[in-house]
Amino acid sequence: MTTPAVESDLGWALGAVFRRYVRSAERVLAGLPGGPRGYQVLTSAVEGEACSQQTLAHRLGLDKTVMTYLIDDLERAGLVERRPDPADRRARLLSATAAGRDSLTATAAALRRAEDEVLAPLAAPERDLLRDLLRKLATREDANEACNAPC
Amino acid sequence: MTTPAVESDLGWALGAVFRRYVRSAERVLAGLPGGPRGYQVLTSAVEGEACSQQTLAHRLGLDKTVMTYLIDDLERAGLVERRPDPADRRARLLSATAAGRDSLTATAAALRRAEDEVLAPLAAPERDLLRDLLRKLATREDANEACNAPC
DNA sequence: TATTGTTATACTCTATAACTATA
DNA sequence: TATAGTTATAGAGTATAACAATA
Repeated sequence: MTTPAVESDLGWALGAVFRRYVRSAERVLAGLPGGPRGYQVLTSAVEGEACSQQTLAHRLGLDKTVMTYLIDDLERAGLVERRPDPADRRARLLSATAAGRDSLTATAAALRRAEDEVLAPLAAPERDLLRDLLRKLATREDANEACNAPC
Repeated sequence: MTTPAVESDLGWALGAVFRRYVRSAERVLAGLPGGPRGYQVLTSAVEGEACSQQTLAHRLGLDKTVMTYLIDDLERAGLVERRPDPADRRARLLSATAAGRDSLTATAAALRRAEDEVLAPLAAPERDLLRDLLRKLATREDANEACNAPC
């Protein structure tokens, strides 16, 4: 056996790729509050799909308190805003500022390059295939998850 | 747009799948010290591929101090043993006990079922394809990584 | 002097619990 | 009474630094 046995383990491979991705993304998103997570929140804010902080937190795999801190930072940086939801004034509607949209546009390209660097060992069709397979797994709607639903 | 935009993000999908995997694996490996990580260390120990704790730590994406604690727990549970490497007595050679091998055998099947549950939305050929693609990304040998090398 | 592994310590990150305001 | 969000606090997890043994 010329290859370590852990390397045939799905969990190991998943973890290794995930770590590599996070490292690349953090390098590219160093200037953005919250790094990769902040980027995902900002994306959701720009798309106006943040029904509530809790829904967004769940979708992103975060605790609601972590989401509070994250948005605090993004708001302090002038990238997003929250205002009470008129329909339910306990909840906050998250929206991106002009600066936030600009920041997203600017970083999106760089992040894409970082992704491609992580996917470098794969040919272009394989990259798309992997993206599709992962998305298919990630967006499965089972259990009690209302987190895939749009606003 | 009927689907949240974050869901077309590779990082989001990778994170979501990874979180789902870890949750499943932790449930199945609840009895094993260190959970999924302990499992990976145990696998390496059984295969006798743990040249040094540091090499193994790097391969598994852990700090060397974390590796110490992890092995402490596995050793206390009687699953692995460490003894000085005759070739370099600073290093420890990690090996599995009979109980460790039994434990790995017993949990491997359960873990495989947990994996398949995570991969459930995919057809069998797609699952294999995903495993291959991830492994291809994870085992790329670049930079200064001697961590893919066998012992 | 450099390196492996250990230990102690400090730090970061996350989750728990209590609170405010809405419903 | 229950829920969204916030805040403070405690806890888990991680990394840093100092050390002992060996190279």
